[in-house]
Amino acid sequence: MLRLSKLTDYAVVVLTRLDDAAEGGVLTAPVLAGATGLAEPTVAKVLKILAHAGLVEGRRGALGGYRLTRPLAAIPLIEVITTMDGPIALTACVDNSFGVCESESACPVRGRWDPVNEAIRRALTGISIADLAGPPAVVPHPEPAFPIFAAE
Amino acid sequence: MLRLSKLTDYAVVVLTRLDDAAEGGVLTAPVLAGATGLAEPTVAKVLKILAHAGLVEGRRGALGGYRLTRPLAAIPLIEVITTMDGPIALTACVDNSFGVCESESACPVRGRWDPVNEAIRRALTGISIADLAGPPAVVPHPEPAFPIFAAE
DNA sequence: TGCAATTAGGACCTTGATGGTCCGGATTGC
DNA sequence: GCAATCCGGACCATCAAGGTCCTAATTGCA
Repeated sequence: MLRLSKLTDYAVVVLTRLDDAAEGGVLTAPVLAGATGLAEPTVAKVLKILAHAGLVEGRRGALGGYRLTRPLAAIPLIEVITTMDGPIALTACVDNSFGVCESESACPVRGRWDPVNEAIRRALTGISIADLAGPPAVVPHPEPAFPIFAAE
Repeated sequence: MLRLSKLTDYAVVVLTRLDDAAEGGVLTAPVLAGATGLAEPTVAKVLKILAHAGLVEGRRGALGGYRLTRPLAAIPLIEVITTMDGPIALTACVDNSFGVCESESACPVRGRWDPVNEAIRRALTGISIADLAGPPAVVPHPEPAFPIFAAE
């Protein structure tokens, strides 16, 4: 379904909530869990991954917690996706990982997926988390959704 | 990993091979399996799905087989993806499927993924299967690949 | 100095979708 | 009538994602 993992979804939500913290303040995993409605262990897991990637900063001990290392506008969506989901690679036989595909010699699209991956990367690079959190404005039920692709 | 299913990959390979058939000719599933190096049942499965979507046409009986209903250049990649993988929807909480997300009221990105999905759809719409099968020529690392989505 | 709060880093299990195979039925040409 | 094919499912195994839990390590406070 060309879907990305739930963890990525959670990460975006958590990041936007983390933005609510006061200047220099931190938010704990339990607090974020309460604010997002997600289970605490899950939130903790997401935060750990994000911290490992340097997107958030954790501070241990009493009065500890997490905070953003950058403003949301400076975090491209693609960075969160690659952090949570791994690199963008639609198929297994890309990025020069040859030698694993048995049909290699007979495959007419060998290496041809790269432009596709690149197109998607490009599309995602221009979107920041701030864009997703965006103005909490309208968009409750946008008309006929998106008539882009009348998927049959 | 933002990956699409192997079936989709197979579908692209099969479609390109199907293009080898002579004018008006057909290719059987076993022949295609041999040509692609894939298992016959798997190829048959892919062909059935493609036929159901109208991308290929099956003819039963002796001397039967499959053939393309359109030239490869007229088949956008996104159509194959949606056929094999289902609609492009990065997260579960899109396309007006409200009511299923427990965190709905607390979710700050509600409905905000739509632009992302659209960006990807747009990037994929400009690529045809013929582009993937493409001139078996060079293109180890094509320049700016596809300027479809000048990501802002 | 001890205790409570909190992150850090894994291990572990469950579940669901994906990938793949197989079978019976329908259709067509010889 | 027979053989070759597609058609439409059902079926099972595998594997990664999701989610939970446990044990350190760190920090502030009484």
